[in-house]
This record gives sequence, C-alpha cells and structure tokens, in this order.
Amino acid sequence: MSYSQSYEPPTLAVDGVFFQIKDNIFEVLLIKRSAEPFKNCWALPGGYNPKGETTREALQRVIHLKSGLDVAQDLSYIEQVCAIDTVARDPRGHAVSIVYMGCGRKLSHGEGCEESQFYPLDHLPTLAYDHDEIINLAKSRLINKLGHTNIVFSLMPKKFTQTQLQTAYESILGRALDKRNFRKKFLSLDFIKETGDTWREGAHRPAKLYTFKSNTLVDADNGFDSL
Amino acid sequence: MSYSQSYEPPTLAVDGVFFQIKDNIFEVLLIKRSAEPFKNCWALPGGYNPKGETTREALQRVIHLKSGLDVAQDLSYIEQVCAIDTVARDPRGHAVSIVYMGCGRKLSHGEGCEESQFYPLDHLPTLAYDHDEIINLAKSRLINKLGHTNIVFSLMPKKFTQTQLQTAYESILGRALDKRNFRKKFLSLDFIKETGDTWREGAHRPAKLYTFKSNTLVDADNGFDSL
DNA sequence: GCAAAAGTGTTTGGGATACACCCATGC
DNA sequence: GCATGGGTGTATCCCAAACACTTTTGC
Repeated sequence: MSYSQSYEPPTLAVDGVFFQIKDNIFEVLLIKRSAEPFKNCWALPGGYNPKGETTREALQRVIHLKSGLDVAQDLSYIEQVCAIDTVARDPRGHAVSIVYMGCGRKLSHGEGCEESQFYPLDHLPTLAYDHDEIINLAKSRLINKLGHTNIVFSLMPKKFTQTQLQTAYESILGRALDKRNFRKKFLSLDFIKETGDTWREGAHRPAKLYTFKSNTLVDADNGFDSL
Repeated sequence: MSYSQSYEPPTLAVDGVFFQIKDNIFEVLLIKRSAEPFKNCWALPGGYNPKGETTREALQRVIHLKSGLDVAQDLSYIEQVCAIDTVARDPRGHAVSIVYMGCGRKLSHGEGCEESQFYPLDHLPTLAYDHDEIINLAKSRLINKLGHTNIVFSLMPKKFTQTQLQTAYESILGRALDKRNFRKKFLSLDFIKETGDTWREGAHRPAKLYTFKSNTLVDADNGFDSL
C-alpha cells in the first residue's frame, strides 16, 4: 500500500492521569469540562495532539493550558498507559487518545483557565467518557509497580519517615499493612537510606528521616509477592 | 480551548507483533518492507490508520493486506501494547503508531502482496526502526501474563499434552523448567482438563491430551512466582 | 507519669525448588 | 527386551504472615 493522496488521519488526543498523595489521601487530578460533550462533567485533563508535536509535547502543552500543572517540572514520574479509541469524544467523529499516568509530590494547579481539582480516588464524582475505567487502569499499573519498583519515590517528599512511606502504600492500596513486615521488606529492597536527620512532631519519639537512593525508576528482582 | 480550524492531526499508524509457536519454536511475524524508509529491511507488519477506522479495524485491514494474516480469524488473543512516537517512520514527518500484540496457533500468511515470514525470536534479522525493542516489550508482556494467566491457550492447539505445554513455556522463556514442578503448578491453576483422549507417537507410552477450560483470558490469583 | 507514635524479632505455614524412578508402548 | 518419552512424590528452604512490647519524646 502506498500513501494515498486521500489519507486523512483521525483526531489524536492526549489525556493524563495525575496522582498525588496529600495529607495521606491518594488523589487524582480532574477538570470540569467547559465544552460539549459532557459539558460541566468532571474528566481527565487532556486535549488535542496536532501534527508536529510528539504525544509528550502535546501532553505538556495541553495539561499546562487546562490545569496549570507543569508536566515536565512538577511530575517525578510519567509513563504511558494505553491508547483508546473513542467514538463519542469528538463531535467530529472518531478519535484516538493516548493516555499517560504521572505521579508528583505536591502538585500545583489551578492557575489555568478551567476549573481543576484533585479528588480522592475513593470519592470520585461521575466522570465523562470511560475515564473511570482509565483511572482504574492507571491505578493498577501503579499498584503493580509499587510491588517491585521504587515508584513510590515519585509520590513522597525528598525526606520522609517510614511511617509516611507505609501510609502512602496503604492509601494507594486501600488497606492496612503490618508495620514490622512492611519495614523489613521495604528496607530489604535497598531503595532508601537514612539521612541522619529526624522529624519531631507531637508528644512522642522523633522519627528517622529517609531519602530515596534513586529518583528514577528502579526495578527490584524480588518484590512484594503480595501486591 | 476550542477546536482550532487549523487543527491537523499527525499521521496515525498501527503495527502488530504476532507470535506463534511452530515445531516448538517461538516465532514472530515480520514483513520485508517494499518502500522507503528502511526499504528491503525486515519490520513488523503495519500501516496507516485513516479517519473513520478504529485502531482494531485498521489493524485487521492493514495486516490482512500486508501479510495475508486474518487478525480476527486467526488470532486467539490480542492486546494493545503501547503507542510510539516515531519521527523517522514517515517521510511526511511525525507519526504515532499503536502497537498490538497477538498470539495464534498455526498462522497462515503469505498470500498478501509483500514478503512475510515468521522468524524465531532468538534469530531475528536486523529490524527497521526500533522494532526490536517493541518486540521485546511485547514479549515481556507475554511472559508476564504467562505467569498468572492462561494466555498460553492462544498459542496451543485445541488438544495438547502437558509436555507440549511445558515446551511452549520453555521456548518462550528460553530456559528449561522442571517437569514435575511445572505440572504440579500448572494443574493447580485449574486452567486445563483432560479430554479422555491420548496421543500416540513413537515407541513409548501414549500421553494424555488436555484442553483449556476457557478460550478467553483468565487471571489466576496465584501464579508462578518465578516468571 | 502518661499519652502517643517510633522502633524492633520470632514463630509458623505454604509454596517454590530440587531431585530419581517406574510405566506403557513400538519395534 | 530395550529404547523412548510419559507420568509421578518427597524433602528442603525461603519468604510471607501473624503477632506485642519497649523506647523516646512533649506535656
């Protein structure tokens, strides 16, 4: 098959599923759509990917525009999740959307033109399209990686306590973990080291502060078997 | 942001990584490119996805055209692998390609217009673009699923012996497995059942024939920890 | 001294691994 | 009877899971 003169590609879009943990709550960034279809409905931030822009570039531009979030600056980790065919997305007909997942520490947003807000994953509003499924897919990717990589680094502050770390796991997984087993296992993965500093808060023993040895994704051969 | 009148999407393409096991060899389908770029180089089969076609539809059409393979008929399993930005793919500039992985039993091909051939994964020719990386990505997806799903059903004939099953695992993984442990584990996953028939071949005890309980993907909670 | 979170070991059970011999058949 | 692949069980080891008390601080 040669390039047909009449070849015309479908609309290409990019969408982002951006996670953060704030006050021990696992949250995802949503925007309220200002246009049809699904006007005034909450949805994942995203937009059109024009010719000449890679999907990453389009994501950067579009997300900044719609939510004020700076993908390159604010996110500590990004990965592509999937591509979806959407018929209803675009009044102009068939469209394809490339979905990215991103994780950040304390994400700033809202300076953009549209209403944007982080929602706890266990209290999501009704979402446009099949964005709820997409969020679940991204979440399962994250959970899967939690089991055998250091991906949680992207959701933690530079320095943190082991309790904070465990709380992060628990808020993503939605269930409690055993403190001693968690610490034993996580330390054995050799992802973090002590900083020497401690964190004092409240009327109790101060906690040692840790930091990640690497701020890029590292895969451990052995992981949590149970995640 | 509203739709700009000047919005023009990039080229969209689909590519397929199609696996089969033939004579105990794990193989992938390649075509020899007849056009620049990478003319006469081996590559994954694929082509353009025009407006109005979903990526699955485009895959079906394009693959049939280029390799004679009928995606809907001949493949027992398909899943999307990733989307890739390619700058060099298209002389017209930036393009995005959606990559699918498929598995089939005894795939027919070659009636198409271009030269197509299955290659053993451990003896691949030099490939166009980064298709070698894409094949590895698809392969690791497959291996990952081998560990906790029945995905191997898509590569086996309807009836098969446990030895054939183990050989399939071994040829994909590229290493030998222990016969007793493999059988114990696989049977415990409860994916297959005896047919009552046996397979006689050569001067030795006949083998029981098994069949999969399901011909769609099933996920076991517990899998091979070691895959 | 007391409330509140940090920190720390041991026991147990289940599953992965390693390993060798008998069985049924064709010739 | 012998060569060939089919079929089977046990012992060990490692890791996940369960589980409770002492330590350090602020007030």
